[in-house]
Amino acid sequence: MDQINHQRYYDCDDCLFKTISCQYIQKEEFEKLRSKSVQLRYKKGEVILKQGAKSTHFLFLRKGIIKFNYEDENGKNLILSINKAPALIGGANLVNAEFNLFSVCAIEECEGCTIDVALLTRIALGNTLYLFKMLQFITDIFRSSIFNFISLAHKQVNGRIADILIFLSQNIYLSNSFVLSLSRQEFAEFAGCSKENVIHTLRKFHNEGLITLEGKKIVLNDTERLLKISKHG
Amino acid sequence: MDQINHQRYYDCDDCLFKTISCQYIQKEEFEKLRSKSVQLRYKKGEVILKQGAKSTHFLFLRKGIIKFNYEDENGKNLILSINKAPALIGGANLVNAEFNLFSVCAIEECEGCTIDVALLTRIALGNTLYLFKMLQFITDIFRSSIFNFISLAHKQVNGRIADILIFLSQNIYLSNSFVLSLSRQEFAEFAGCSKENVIHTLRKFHNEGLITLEGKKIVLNDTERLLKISKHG
DNA sequence: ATCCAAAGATGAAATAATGCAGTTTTTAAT
DNA sequence: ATTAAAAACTGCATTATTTCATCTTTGGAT
Repeated sequence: MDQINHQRYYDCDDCLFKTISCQYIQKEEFEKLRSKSVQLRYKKGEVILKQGAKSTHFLFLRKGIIKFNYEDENGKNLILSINKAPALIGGANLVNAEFNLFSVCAIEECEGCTIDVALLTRIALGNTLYLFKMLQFITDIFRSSIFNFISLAHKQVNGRIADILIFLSQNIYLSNSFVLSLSRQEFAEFAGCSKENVIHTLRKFHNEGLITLEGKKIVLNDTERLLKISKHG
Repeated sequence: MDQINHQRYYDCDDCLFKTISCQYIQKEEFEKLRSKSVQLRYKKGEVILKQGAKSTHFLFLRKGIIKFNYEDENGKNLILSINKAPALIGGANLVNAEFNLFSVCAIEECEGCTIDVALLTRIALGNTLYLFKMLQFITDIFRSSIFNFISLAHKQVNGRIADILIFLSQNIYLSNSFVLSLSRQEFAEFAGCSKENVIHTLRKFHNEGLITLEGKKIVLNDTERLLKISKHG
């Protein structure tokens, strides 16, 4: 057997997916899932799921930060959402099993394991509580991206960038001070504006004392005022 | 018994919801659903589901056109998506049953019937194929709104308005010529720009021969060029 | 038919955002 | 340590968008 495909990075007993699953399904059934699953590691920038490809598996993201990326007809990228572990990636295809609507890429080193869609579906169909739990994972990601979009759709760039800073601080890095894993270009693809506009705006926030910029390191000094800018005051 | 609550506008035997349901569940079970259900009619502008309210029922929309509306902290409205019958409204709460995230309003006269969430959930939990079918209804609406947002997030107003015109023509009115059920203000709330910008842009398209504007009546004369504008050419 | 209110339309000034061209800094490779 | 390439930054001209003031049309109410 090919050792590369069977490399173990962590013990499944420590994994949240096992913990949650075993609240609903039998250990033997979980073992079936596990036997079909492979642990994987992704470096920053690596593509986890490719837009347009047939999705044959989910990925349970155990560690790391990812982006959902949509590439349009002109090759322009749009980041739909940024999520951190734990998350079930690729679930949008559980119901309508077709091709991946978006790419998923690691923006920090990631760790997780593949999950066989066909098998998970079969198990979930026989256990509706488990099915609902899996669906919750999936709709959580949908919901978070919709609220990002609401911000995009009716705020100006100041407000959108303030929103993103607050989002990253409160939902991803869980601190007022963080090292941004996004390039300015990616930030712009998330904010729906040009990279120059991101740079100008971040600099303005820095000059006004709202944030402190030191290359990739960002400190939010005045979340209150950022919230006011977000609310378009 | 109060006659008003039992008014019948149409025969359930003609209803797609019955047809679909009865492919999966027993007639007797459908009768239970029907016995808890009430037929309703909504005039243009009426609120079907109210943002923030506890959702006690779904609505199967049998006829008409609706908008999903999100009102922000400042009272500004954003139209997330426009959908036509048939559709299952309120389904976003099937999985995470909490409060309505958005309002749903009729933008054309609508007809439909309420469906008891608790009962539908109970039946669906015992019949996973039916559950999947219901989930498909729900995710369809999610998906359509996400693609609207992609257009919003990385196109300029010309492209967004072209997108909306094409969307309305191909997905809602199913014709190159239609009477717009949205006011200019609502169009702007869908396009994420000012109403003046909508008016200016529609007028420009009219002057360039792309469309013909006659008040609420719009004819798309050159879908090819609109598509080019949408693709930002 | 008349009036009123709401929606639609218009143009111009003010503001916001983009795109460019060039510079500096950072990062990675040798 | 040196170099090359990529990313970050800057200021400015151009373009896009909003906002405002004003005017016209439309569709109900009475």
